[in-house]
Amino acid sequence: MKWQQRKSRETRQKLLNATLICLERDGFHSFRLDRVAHEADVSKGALTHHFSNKEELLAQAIEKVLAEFVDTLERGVDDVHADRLSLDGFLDLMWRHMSGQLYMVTLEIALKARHEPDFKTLLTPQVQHFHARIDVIWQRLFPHLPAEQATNLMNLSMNLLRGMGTQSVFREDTQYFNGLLNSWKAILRQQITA
Amino acid sequence: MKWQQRKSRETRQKLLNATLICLERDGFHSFRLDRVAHEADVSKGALTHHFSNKEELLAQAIEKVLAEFVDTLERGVDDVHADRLSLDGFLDLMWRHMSGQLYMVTLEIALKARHEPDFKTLLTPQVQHFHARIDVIWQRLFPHLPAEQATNLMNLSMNLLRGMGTQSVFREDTQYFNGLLNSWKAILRQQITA
DNA sequence: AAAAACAAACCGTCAAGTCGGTTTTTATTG
DNA sequence: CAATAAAAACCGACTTGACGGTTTGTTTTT
Repeated sequence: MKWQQRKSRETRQKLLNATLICLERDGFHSFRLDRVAHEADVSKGALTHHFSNKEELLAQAIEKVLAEFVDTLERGVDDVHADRLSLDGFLDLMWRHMSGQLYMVTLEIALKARHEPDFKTLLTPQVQHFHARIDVIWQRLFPHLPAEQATNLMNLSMNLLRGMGTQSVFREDTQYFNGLLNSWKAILRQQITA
Repeated sequence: MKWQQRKSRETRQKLLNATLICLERDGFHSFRLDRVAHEADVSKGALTHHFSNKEELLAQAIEKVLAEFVDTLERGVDDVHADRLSLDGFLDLMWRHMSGQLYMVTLEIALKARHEPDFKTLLTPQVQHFHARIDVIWQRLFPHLPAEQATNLMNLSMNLLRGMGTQSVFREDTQYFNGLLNSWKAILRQQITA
């Protein structure tokens, strides 16, 4: 009861990674189970053995990517506290993730959820938990501010970054986005000192 | 050469409206031509007669919805100039549209475009034109500010609203979004007086 | 021996686009 | 001003290919 356990976990992780790669590369509309299997270098039979359907695969993949993002931010705020990272650096860290695989994958999933109540019901607690953890992270980031204000700044920041992620589909222009991010950093500084 | 012209335009408009309805209701993944035809109350044959494929239909539908949004904003800024509308009211107007059909439809289309280079090439000029017009609108909104700053505030605002639109998939909470919008209005006021 | 991991053939469904039609309008011409 | 040719609007059956899930079979581990 050891070898099998390890092998199973290994295969499942390979499949979840492949799922994220395919989802970002192909989009949900063109997301194909056989391509996931191929990308993970396992057979389609193996995939169906470990995940009984598409939804299960997607839900677990999204859980993984959200958890990894929050972990990264948690380390980031630790670094800020330890003076290894500035506030600007923290925002850069967020943007680096929000302009990459994470956001596009969650966007694909969000749109799917919007039209499939069951899937949405499955994901909503996950998303809420995700946001709750980020909320805590921002309160740790601004310990001197009232929790309410920290939350508010977090929500503004997250939504700005979300919007930027969306716009980046049609406008690939690093300079432009860095400019926007810098403007926002300046505004944030004003807000926390005011 | 009169009756046919009118009938043709009529049917095409019905189909474009039906396309937007279906796209918002079903999402691109579940977007079906026969449902569009049914929604528009024409036959599938009529649809294929007027639009040779899905992409053509979608591209023209998106053109329509973007143009209507810009027209609304243009009227909005006229109203601001005529003191019939406050700056807050203008932002409310934007949010009303960005939280409705407009944004969800463009989001569906953006994700499709992301994975289909031809379709993206087809849409990019449209999107750029859209943004250029909004740019002008914001420069008219803040005639006393340097154009560059107006543009910058516009881009921040648009992206914040985009992000809020995205979040609204998982968080239906009018109060919360109104709160965010109010925070942003306050920040905007600071920025334009500073 | 039985259960897990994996493999792959197979099937049913489903929708986009094609195609051969019909009907109505418009253009042409004696 | 017919008569008629051509073109446009429209209809719906059919083809075709794709893909998710099922099922049956094989190998390896427990």
